[in-house]
Order: sequence, then structure tokens, then C-alpha cells
Amino acid sequence: MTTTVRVPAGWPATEAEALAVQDGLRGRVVLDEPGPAPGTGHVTGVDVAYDDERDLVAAAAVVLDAATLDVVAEATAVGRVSFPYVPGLLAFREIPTVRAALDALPCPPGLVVCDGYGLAHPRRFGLASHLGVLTGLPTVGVAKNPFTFAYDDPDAPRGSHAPLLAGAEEVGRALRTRAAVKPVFVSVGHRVSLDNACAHTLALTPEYRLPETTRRADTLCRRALREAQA
DNA sequence: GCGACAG
DNA sequence: ATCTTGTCGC
Repeated sequence: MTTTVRVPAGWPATEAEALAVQDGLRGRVVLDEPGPAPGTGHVTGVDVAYDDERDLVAAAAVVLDAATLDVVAEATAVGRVSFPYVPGLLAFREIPTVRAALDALPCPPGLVVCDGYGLAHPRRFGLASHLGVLTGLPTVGVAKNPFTFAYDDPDAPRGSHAPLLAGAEEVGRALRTRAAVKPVFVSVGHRVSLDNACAHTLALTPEYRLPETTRRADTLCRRALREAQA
């Protein structure tokens, strides 16, 4: 079952408004909790797909058992695009639909794994941070690209990592999830430590570069978009 | 001023 | 994100 969502009343419509919202929420991020232990409880992947022609956006939330990586529950939501893509403001494009999908789940999500960044963000408040603050859930960001941050290529073995640097500050890590394959870029969202975020990411990548959570959510949101009615 | 720039 | 076939390999 796919739920339908509308853009929330008062949702930012301009870049200036969005920046102001980030400023107002940034201080609510919690960075001093370790978060759930890797391999226990639920881990939920969220992802979004777009159809600009139809002005449609579909989100999926897929809950996995963290120990077995079996799918425990799924939910999808479809709505209108709520914001244009602007680097640094991705959250405003994805969050309304993602929240609707999370709300439609029949069980607690546990740790939420986002496709994008948390702390590794120009204003230290990426999608994962924003979603965490709005929901109160522990969140991490796992991105496929390094945005604007500098890093040294990690060693070839799986598990190797190197800091993502904003100047001298470690805002995340380039983490090798498959030997000799391009790393993923992990950063903390809300209520999770960077060490735990990386441990979770490794636990979610027994076979592929990207976490099973995002892989599952990606497939599901694309299907929801295809099947969405006009 | 000119690019680069999560999805 | 999205446009997109076949193909090489386990």
C-alpha cells in the first residue's frame, strides 16, 4: 500500500527560507550518543525516486533485521516534488515523502540509513541530520559521492577508511565496503557515533558496495514511482 | 569572478 | 536523480 502525501503547509519555497530552517534546527542535533549496537534490532533504509515529467516523487522505507538483513517491513509514499534540487538543500526535496513512508511502517524503524549526508554538509546539517531531528530517530548518512570534502583514498581492503575533512575537522569517513572498489561516504546524522555509523555500514554490506538498506529502498521506491497513478 | 556541487 | 544495451564474469 502506497500512501499519498502533500507538501506540508509552510514548507520552505525559497533557498533563503530553507537556509533559515537549517539554521533554526541545526542546534538540535544530538552527537553525544553512541546509538544502537551494530547487528541488533532494526535498521531501516530510506530512498527517493523522481519523475520530473509528472512532478512525482516516491519514497520507500525498508526495515531489515540488523542481524540477518532479512526484510521485516516495507512502506512507500508518493507525492509532489517539494523543492528543487539544490546542493546543500537536498533534505527539503526528500523529507516530506520520506517521513510519510516512515510513518506508514507497522513497526519502529530503529536506526535509519539515509542516501546522502549528515554532518558532512556545508552547514553540518545534511539530510540525515535533518530527518533525525524531525523524527527523533537515530540516523546516519551513507553517500555514493564525496560532495566537496577532501579525503585520501583508503587502503584497498574492505573496512579501510580515511577521514572526510572539512579543513581539519573530521565530518565523516570514506569507508571501503568492498575491497579495491570506490568507497562510500559515511557521516553521522542524529544520536549515533561515527564509529558506530561505520560499523553499521560494514554490517550492511556483506556483498555489495552500498548498504542492503539503501539497495532495498532504491528498488522499492522506483517500483512505487512506476506504479503511481497520475 | 569561475567552477564544483549529496540526490 | 535520470536518459539506457549489451556484455563480461562469478
